[in-house]
Amino acid sequence: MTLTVYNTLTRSKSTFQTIEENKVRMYCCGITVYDYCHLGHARTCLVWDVVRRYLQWSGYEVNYIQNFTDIDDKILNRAKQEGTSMAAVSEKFIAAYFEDMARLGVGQADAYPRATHTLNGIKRLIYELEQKGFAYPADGDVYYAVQNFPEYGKLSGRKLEDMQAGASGRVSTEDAQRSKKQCPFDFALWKAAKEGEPAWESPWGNGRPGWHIECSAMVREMLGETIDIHVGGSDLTFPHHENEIAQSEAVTGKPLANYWLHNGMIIVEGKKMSKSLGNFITIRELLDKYESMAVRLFILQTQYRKPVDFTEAALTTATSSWSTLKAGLLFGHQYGKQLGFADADLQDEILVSKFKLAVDDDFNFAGGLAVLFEIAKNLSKEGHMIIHEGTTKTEARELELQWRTLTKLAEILGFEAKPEQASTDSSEGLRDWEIDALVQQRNEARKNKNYAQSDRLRDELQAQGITLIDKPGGVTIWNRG
RNA sequence: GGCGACAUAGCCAAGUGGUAAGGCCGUGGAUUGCAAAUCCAUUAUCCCCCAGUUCGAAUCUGGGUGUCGCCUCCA
Repeated sequence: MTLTVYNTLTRSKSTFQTIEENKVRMYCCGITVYDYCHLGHARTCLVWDVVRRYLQWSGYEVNYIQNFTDIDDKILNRAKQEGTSMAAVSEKFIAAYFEDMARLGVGQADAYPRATHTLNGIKRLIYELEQKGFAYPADGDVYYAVQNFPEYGKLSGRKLEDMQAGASGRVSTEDAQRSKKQCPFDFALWKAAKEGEPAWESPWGNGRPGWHIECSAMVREMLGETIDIHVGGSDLTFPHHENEIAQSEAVTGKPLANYWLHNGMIIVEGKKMSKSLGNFITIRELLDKYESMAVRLFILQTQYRKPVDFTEAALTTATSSWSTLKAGLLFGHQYGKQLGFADADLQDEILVSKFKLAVDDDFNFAGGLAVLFEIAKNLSKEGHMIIHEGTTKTEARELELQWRTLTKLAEILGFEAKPEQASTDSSEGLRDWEIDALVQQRNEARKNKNYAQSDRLRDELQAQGITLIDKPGGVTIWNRG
């Protein structure tokens, strides 16, 4: 079975083939660092990180680059508001980004280029575009002439004529006259600096780069002229990625990326989660309320291209689902020792191929998760058998096989259950003999039909995380947590 | 107005020609003093609507309805 991916450029699925054998050059459009990241950013970062992990597990060596756009009007505005510099705002939110991603369990990219570190590459690109007749200066600004790039619109599937027709009413003739642009869809490659704004020297005067050019420059610098996969949120398809293509391909004459992949948006009450609508929840707020792994499950449960509705109920549900998965993942930590688990390389090939079959189809993580749940449910059941009956139904070797497979597959998707949660260590709270004594007291009370007393004892123990299980024959066993 | 996507049980969701994965709830039974936990069983004759292609369609084609995204900053 081979990996198939949906390419925005061709609007179809095709077999994934790399430029260099077994090597993947992958670029993810990161964030503009002017505020804390919200759940929408989380989805993008998380999904593409998992895609990267999956590619690695599939045997590819992945060079994964994600940028920070740290020159931008919004950062500048924020700096003005807060009375600091653009650099200070960027640093603050880059640091926050790394904190949030660490909490989410998103792995680090291989490099995080920044616009401010890529000025030479940016200026070189603009210069080459100018030389080739794709860019023109106007009053200290430099614009890209979209009409000179015949393929403009190929990624987002639109034509300049259609856009002009459709945009009537949006692009007023008055604005067009005031603009320095030759065509309303031309976009800035370089913007002349205004008084008091950060600026860099250039052949066109002091100024700063426009929004799209930094990605073209960074991809070229870090990964080369043509890369394998370029990813980002679907809202970046137009104009950002379209413009990147125009900038890069006009200069190199080669495809910028062979595969363009876009993830769907997070929706809140029917509308896209976004800064401008103010309907966002930041990652840090979210993680104060829900487990990181539950958030991960919430996101990976849906195919990456589809929109996902954010509701509190959905996160609560995801938390319950995670408990099930967690129970399976903890199985080996809890019972592996007594069952004599030892062979770390054990793996159930049938389950692995089932997982691979699902996920190889355009990263169908939801399909893959079904395999994980199948295993987790069974292990969880076996765990209950150990607690209730003191024995398992399935032989230890088979359980180890299942558990190791589950752990491995979960790891690809970034799911991990911390063994501490399985701790039976009683360094705090009641000691075993104390519990036994209380359980005995309760059973005395039950024998005397003093149920108020017995229920009180049961509640007290429950409050300490100790669950009592009354078995037939008047035997009571207990377990922690 | 232009471009694109989606529509599957109570909710979430996979499934692209061969007769509906998985998750979360719910329900019935066992067990219990009652619970909890656990165990067993169970939950879409049907995939937005209509027409067509086919031996056969949730899956393909045409039409309709609805929802969303992009066209302005946006992950």
